[in-house]
Amino acid sequence: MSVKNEDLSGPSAEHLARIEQLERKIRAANAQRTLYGGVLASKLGMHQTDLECLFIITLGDKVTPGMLAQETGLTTGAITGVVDRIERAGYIRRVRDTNDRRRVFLEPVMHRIDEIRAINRRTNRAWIEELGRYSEAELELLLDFADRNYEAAVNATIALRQEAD
Amino acid sequence: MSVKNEDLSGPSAEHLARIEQLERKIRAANAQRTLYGGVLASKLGMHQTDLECLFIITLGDKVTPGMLAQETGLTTGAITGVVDRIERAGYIRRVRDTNDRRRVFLEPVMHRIDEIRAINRRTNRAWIEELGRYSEAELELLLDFADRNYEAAVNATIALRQEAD
DNA sequence: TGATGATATCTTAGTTACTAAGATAATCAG
DNA sequence: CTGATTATCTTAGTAACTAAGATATCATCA
Repeated sequence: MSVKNEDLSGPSAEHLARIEQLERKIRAANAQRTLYGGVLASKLGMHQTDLECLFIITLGDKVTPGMLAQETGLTTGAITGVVDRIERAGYIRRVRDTNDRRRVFLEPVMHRIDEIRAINRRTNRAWIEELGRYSEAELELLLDFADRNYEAAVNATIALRQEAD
Repeated sequence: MSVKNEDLSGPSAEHLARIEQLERKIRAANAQRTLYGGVLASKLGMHQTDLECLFIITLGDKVTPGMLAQETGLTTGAITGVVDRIERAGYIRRVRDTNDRRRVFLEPVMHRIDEIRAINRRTNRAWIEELGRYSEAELELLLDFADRNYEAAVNATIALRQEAD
């Protein structure tokens, strides 16, 4: 854990300003990546949502439509449409679970997904190279930060849902 | 600039694996923040897109619908709807430019926007505290990284748009 | 000055992704 | 076997979005 405090009087105004600046930059980068996702999706004959779901499918193992619905916050009805489109585009296949025949596994078609990865590598060549220049220690800090950010987002969403309207 | 290389033989396989892990984590955190935005927006009687546009409006100075369309990639027709909803919810006001009466400035209503900020502070209390524990040097690294990530996303989007389909 | 073209926003018509509710079919509990 | 639960899909309706064009204002230059 590489987080430390410098004194006990709490963060200075300058420090706080920097934190806010960091949050803004992260949001801006997010927005740009989202925009990129939209352009890429339309090139592939899909939608932004579809591409995000495909990403979840490739990350996990034996992902089902129900799991997708939970992770994305979409209804199961919407997910049916999403899965239809991704399947029609040829990036996944629906495979019925033989143990529980109600369930469907969304099986990624890897050689098609590699096509997408190839596009990303082409368009992000410079960025990938930049990433390679970070030291192990720096990468560790960044990874730890991203991890905490993820957890914080999960907790914030839960907290928000629990707030009375 | 705190980026450095450790040897000249290029990144090791381990290093590359860590970089991929970092990218996945960032994407996951993004997705969660997006989910949070959706929940928040619906609480405020708006949509995710509206909230994102409101964010852009509060960041910039004298933002116009045209600028919003450009930054978000939405059509001007869609932006009219977005601005209608944000205005109806009371977070901005349309103010005609007196110099160029074709144009409209989207003026944030700060005391209403502070309400949103208060919600974010409540639901992200722990995260804000965690951020406060980072040292200046660490924050600088994170900020620089976010900056580069943003630029990379912009460039990747341009590159992707230029690729022949 | 007055006509032409460009610019900023809004309007309209039509498409489609999404939600909500319910149907279908398989599994589980007693 | 029966009723309750679970997973996915279907259907009907809503509304955000795109594309094209309308409206109004500004800039240019004969």
